[in-house]
Amino acid sequence: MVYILVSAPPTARGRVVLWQVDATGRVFDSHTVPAAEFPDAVDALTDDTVRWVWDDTAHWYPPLLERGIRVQRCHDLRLSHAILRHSAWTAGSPLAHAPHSAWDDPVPERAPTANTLFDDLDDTDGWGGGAGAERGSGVGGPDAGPGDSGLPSNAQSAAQSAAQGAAGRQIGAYVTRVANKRQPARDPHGEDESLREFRRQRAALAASEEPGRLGLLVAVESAGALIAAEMRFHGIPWRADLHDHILTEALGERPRFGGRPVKMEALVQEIRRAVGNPTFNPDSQPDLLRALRRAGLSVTSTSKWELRGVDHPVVAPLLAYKKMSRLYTANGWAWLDTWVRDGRFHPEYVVGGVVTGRWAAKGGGALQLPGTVRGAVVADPGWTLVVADAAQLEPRILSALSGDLRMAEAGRGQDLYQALVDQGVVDTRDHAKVGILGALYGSTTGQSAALMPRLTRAYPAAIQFVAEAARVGEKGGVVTTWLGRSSPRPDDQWWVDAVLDTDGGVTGPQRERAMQQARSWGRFTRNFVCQGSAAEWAMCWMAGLRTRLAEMGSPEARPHLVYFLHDEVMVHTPVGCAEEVVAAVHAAAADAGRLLFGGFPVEFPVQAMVAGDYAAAKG
DNA sequence: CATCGAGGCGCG
DNA sequence: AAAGCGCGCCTCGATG
Repeated sequence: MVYILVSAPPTARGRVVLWQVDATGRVFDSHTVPAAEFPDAVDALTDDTVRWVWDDTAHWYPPLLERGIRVQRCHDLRLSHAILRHSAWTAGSPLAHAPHSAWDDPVPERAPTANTLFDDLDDTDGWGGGAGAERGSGVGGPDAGPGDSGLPSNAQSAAQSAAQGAAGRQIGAYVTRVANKRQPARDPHGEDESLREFRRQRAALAASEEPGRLGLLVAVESAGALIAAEMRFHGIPWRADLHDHILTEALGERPRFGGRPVKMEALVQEIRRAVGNPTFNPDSQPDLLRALRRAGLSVTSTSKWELRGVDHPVVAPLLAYKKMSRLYTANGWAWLDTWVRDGRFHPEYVVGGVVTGRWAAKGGGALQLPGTVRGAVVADPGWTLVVADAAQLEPRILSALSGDLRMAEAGRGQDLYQALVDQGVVDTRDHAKVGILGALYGSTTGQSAALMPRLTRAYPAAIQFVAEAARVGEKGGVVTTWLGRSSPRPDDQWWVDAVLDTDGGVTGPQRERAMQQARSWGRFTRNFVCQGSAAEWAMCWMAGLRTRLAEMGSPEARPHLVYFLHDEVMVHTPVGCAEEVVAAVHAAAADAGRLLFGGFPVEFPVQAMVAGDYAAAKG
């Protein structure tokens, strides 16, 4: 494995420094290129032995993608820092004990190749500076808006262009030099902050209780960062004309001069008639609640789950209106105008954006696309979609985490919930689902709580495992996922209340609230382990899939990931590759299970569908 | 005028 | 039929 660390220290004056280092961060060589030549340098150097090390994938990778350059692996220093700094398995490391630094902050805003992060470093030598220094590469940066990048750009081989001009000759010489270097080299810039951070991280990993698992976590988190950048670059194929058609069908014509779409307006009139109030505004919750109560409904909120249980003529039109209103405001024409450009939706994925390790997204609500509009996600002509999701991922993960063989056995087939019925544990599939979800979330009331004794009897190891995670959380402790991501500690106020709970002198509502809060944190840690470990499986799955896809098709028409939703992936593929993609999806899932849990007999079946559009794939 | 929390609802 | 985990984003209405 060759590590090449990329940084743009202020001493390099807008140029980019490439360091060849070993796994401990020892420098063997370094080379400085003008920022504009950075993509050529990467293209010339990258191969299947190189792992690129950089502070933020979201900063360095998009300019490469714009040039049609793809890297195979990276080590994202900021994402890895967050994991290693808080993991219980690296708690003794200098990294964990260091004071707060810029590495603990969110990704900073930067111009495409300038580094303003560590500009307090000494500017002691002028090596690499001078007239040749250039700022900015002229390519779109990570903050380019949706639609700045269109169809997959495979316009030209960047390798070819690199092999031509002066930059190419320079890089070519560098490659030869790198290949021949066997002796550590001096660091001509003094200490580079990215380099130092890389060394701290590698040291923390090496000294960790579980270097294998934690190393895998850091690797797949970084692979996720590459995938997130690639998916944003390619975008989800989105047919604005079909979206418009869906909206018009559901809501009526788009209003031209303000006001509601006609079908919504008609419902408003119906709702007003049903409650005998000709003027109230159903979009205002206080207004609506008042109107409902005056009409004789004994509701305490306007939420749909409460309304659903009420027998009154206003309920049906009101629920219909709420659904339409949601579609109109969240994914209506305004959404379409804002987020879809040139047939693509380019959401920004936030890797590690959720405490558990799941991804978040910002801009356009990419992870909450309602079923209603999924019909607008349509493959290009000659292309199709492969949509795959992991069936009952979290319970299967739980069976492996806890080593519960009987639960793993229930997961041997396609449908774990049905298997619970077949094993005689519960009487219906629905009960199985409610019961399992209740165990994962820590339900204490209702139907799912009533199922707990049966589940405990059938799967003692699994249920004890989540119960223990909850107990740890209730005491304010830390739990850790399978690969080593640890839960955050409760904040100061939590501990203040926790004292009230254990202090024998405190009684009544105050104590009640304290206990309630402790249980709430327990439910969080209970779920953290399962949700977080499931996210790790999903990342292994997707990283493996990405590698397989890279071998398929041709550079001009290669299947590529376009969407990821916790336990579901979407690949946009030439029709001719679809079956190969389906096979890869299954193979990658099997690989992920083995990678995480070795020989433990847990299975992770995925359901993969080939379809021209997303709605059909889910239907 | 901008910002924030609450209520609500979409997704897993 | 049901209330327990994790999110982002919309509107309204209160507050600065």
